[in-house]
Amino acid sequence: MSRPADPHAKIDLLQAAEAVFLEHGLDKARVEDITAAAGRSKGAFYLHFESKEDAFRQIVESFLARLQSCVDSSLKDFGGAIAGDVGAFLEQCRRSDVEILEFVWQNRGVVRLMLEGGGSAQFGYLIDEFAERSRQNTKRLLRWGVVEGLYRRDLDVEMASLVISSAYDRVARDLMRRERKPDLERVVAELQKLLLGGVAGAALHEVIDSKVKNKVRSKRA
Amino acid sequence: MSRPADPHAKIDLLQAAEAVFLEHGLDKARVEDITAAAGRSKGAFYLHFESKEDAFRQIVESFLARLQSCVDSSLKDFGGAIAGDVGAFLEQCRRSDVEILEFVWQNRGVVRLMLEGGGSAQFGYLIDEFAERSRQNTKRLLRWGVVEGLYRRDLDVEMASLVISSAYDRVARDLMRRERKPDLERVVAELQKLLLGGVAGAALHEVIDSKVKNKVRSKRA
Amino acid sequence: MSRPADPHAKIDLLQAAEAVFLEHGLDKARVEDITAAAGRSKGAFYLHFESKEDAFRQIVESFLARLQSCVDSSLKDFGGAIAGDVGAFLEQCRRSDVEILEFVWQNRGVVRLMLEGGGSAQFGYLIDEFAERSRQNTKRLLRWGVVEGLYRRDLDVEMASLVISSAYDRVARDLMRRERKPDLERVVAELQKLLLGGVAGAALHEVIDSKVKNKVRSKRA
Amino acid sequence: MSRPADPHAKIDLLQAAEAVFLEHGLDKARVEDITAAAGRSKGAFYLHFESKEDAFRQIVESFLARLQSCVDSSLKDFGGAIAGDVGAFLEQCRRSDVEILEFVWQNRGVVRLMLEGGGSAQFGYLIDEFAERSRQNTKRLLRWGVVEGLYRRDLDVEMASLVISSAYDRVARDLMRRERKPDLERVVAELQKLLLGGVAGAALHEVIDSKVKNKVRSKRA
DNA sequence: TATGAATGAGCGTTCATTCAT
DNA sequence: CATGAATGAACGCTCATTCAT
Repeated sequence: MSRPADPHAKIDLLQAAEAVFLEHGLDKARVEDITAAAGRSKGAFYLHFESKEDAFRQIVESFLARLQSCVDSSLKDFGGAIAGDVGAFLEQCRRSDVEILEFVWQNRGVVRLMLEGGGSAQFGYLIDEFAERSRQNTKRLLRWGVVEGLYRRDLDVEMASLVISSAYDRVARDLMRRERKPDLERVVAELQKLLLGGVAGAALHEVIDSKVKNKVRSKRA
Repeated sequence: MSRPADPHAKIDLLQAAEAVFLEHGLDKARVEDITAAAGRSKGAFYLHFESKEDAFRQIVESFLARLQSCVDSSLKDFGGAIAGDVGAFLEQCRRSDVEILEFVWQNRGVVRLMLEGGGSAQFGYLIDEFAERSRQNTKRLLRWGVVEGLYRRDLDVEMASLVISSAYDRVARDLMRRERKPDLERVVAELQKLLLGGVAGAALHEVIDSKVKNKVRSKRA
Repeated sequence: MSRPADPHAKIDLLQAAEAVFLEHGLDKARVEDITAAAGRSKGAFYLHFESKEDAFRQIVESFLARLQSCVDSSLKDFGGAIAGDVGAFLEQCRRSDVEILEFVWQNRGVVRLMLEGGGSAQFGYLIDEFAERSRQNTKRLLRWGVVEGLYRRDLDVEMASLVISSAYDRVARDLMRRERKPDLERVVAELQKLLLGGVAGAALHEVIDSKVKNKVRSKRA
Repeated sequence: MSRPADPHAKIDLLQAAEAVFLEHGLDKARVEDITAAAGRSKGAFYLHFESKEDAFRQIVESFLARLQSCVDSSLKDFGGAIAGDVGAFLEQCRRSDVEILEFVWQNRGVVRLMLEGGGSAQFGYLIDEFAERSRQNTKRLLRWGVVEGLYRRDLDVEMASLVISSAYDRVARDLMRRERKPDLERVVAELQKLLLGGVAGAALHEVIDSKVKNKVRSKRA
């Protein structure tokens, strides 16, 4: 565990590994490809990693840790906004989302690695962990919003968190393949508008509302 | 006059292959595992498939074809409903979604195989194809709904189709891991309600509406 | 050993086998290639041959037997010629050689198969057998010729038979690759002239002769 | 600073490969046999050779290169001899032939490998290349000899080169199977005498000569 | 008998990992 | 520590041969 003589070795190897894993997938990637791309020896690789899989895990875990702290810091900022008016809250939501998507954009390589399970079944669970993580965050905010009266009383938080997190999940998947960064602020704003207001037009709303009334009536009966 | 081809051979092999691919991923799955699981010889495998990858492709393509015909037949039924009232349309939407999710449930093994890219980078594109396919279907219905006045005039079809299809995508991903089939009708109904009406409560709607009014005003100015 | 129902099967298979062996060599040739080329079933192949190698052996042995009878019949004709004058003898030699080379030409496929050892080490000995066979024939004729005074008294029969048979061996090797049959009579006549008279011009003959005289002298001394 | 490449590895493998190829032929030889015989790992084999065929090619090509330089150096020595008397020329011819046959003897393993086409059809062309190479050398010397008046004016160089080179070809084939080296000088001397003087005795020469006269007469007529 | 589907031993090659220097 | 040569288990695929019909 002594610090290796060349502190850049591990960094070089991790970057090279990320690139090679992305290109070929975990299984098809050869350690030799990685070391060649890093300009390092094969021995150096095994000095820093237990195995090929270990290198993969380190790449992903390091990203997840950084993502977590990104999310944490973005959630911290809610403190003031929540107390204030609704508009400020929505704006803070957007700001937070943009921040996280920005982070995803910066790390789209790893994200892709992760969402594609490293191209290997054994890490497929990472997709779910990533998704579940964002869904839990969503749930927390939704519950708070319902309590505060911002969201519908009868909101199915489970379903709503699923819809919202899957929308962001999908946006993240889109990001990771793009060459150029899209206007994240606009994307987030549109998303928010849509998720808040749904797709229904006035006519549909009437139908939906009447249904709700019917339900209420039948319950009373 | 020769020994007749065992008609079960290919079926057995495909089923075994699906199971083994699911357990180990395409790369880590050994042809020998598949043939052993199918109770067939290695030679039999290569009698029916060009290669391991070919078996994988056949599994997925056969599923996609069956999925397509499932979708097609479910879309055909819209004919009458569309002309009728709104409630009937919504019901048909739900019926169609349930039908497709039912199909996904029946084939959750292959779906998982596909969504996890066969555990291999070279088939990762299948995830996207699967997602894009459902998104295009969604778009078509949305555009029709906007024209018919069912959905908001200002609906961002791109974004809405993304949100909706990603929600179903996610539901499909959930399905493929479950042991017991959830109540699909309920799931679809909740999803529909949510996607149609959004998450916003009354207070939020006021804010949103006022924003819209502001926008309208600024446009008029 | 009962006669197979279709008496053409074996013939078809042998012809196809010869062609396939020629194209790919014994090892690389697949039984399936042979049966496909023969328009027969794999079962039929094993009905007539013990194994792939057996088919090869049968092809070669049948050729060698036919070659032997060709040679025998051509040697028989010497009976009368030998008793007669020298010119007739030489002519009979040529006629016999042409006859055998003609046979080689007709069977150039098998010859090539044999001379190339079936493309497999295990039949390499066939090259030598073929060569040895012709050399023994040559030796017999040479010994007779020496006794009859046709050839030099001091002829090294071993070496002469080697030279002669290797020359014919080489001609046979050339034949088996040609598309069009060369004028065998001319070839044989040239060969005979050359083998009988050597390459030396007058000047060289003097040197050779003087050497011989020297040798004789030194022996006398 | 790494483990230095074992300089004997490739040599060991080449020698082992030669032996195993000789015993079983290219196709039937197993890489594992070669590496076992060399006392090396299978990996080591593929460290030095692209494939089994590549190893074969390297063995043969290296031999052909060395043979070529052997031939070249032996032809260079003709310079002085040619200018001198006939006897010296013939002696130089013999010396050169002995030298080359000596080289063939030293490398009889590879020669056999080559002449037997590696036991595989795909390298059968090597036999012809080897033969053609020596025939071209022979032709060159013959043409020079005719011009110099050493050989018969009417010599059919094509046929003579064929006879001579095939004789040496055959001697080489004999060499490659022998356990003990024969007296090459004697062999070459006998060969030379025979090829120069032919097999014909006095009586035959008369006939041959009379034929020539007849031909001349008929041409005149 | 004739067929060709089925079998499975066998082998070439790869590549993660080790280790002598 | 750093290197990259060496190792050898592992696995995809082939194809001669068998055998049920």
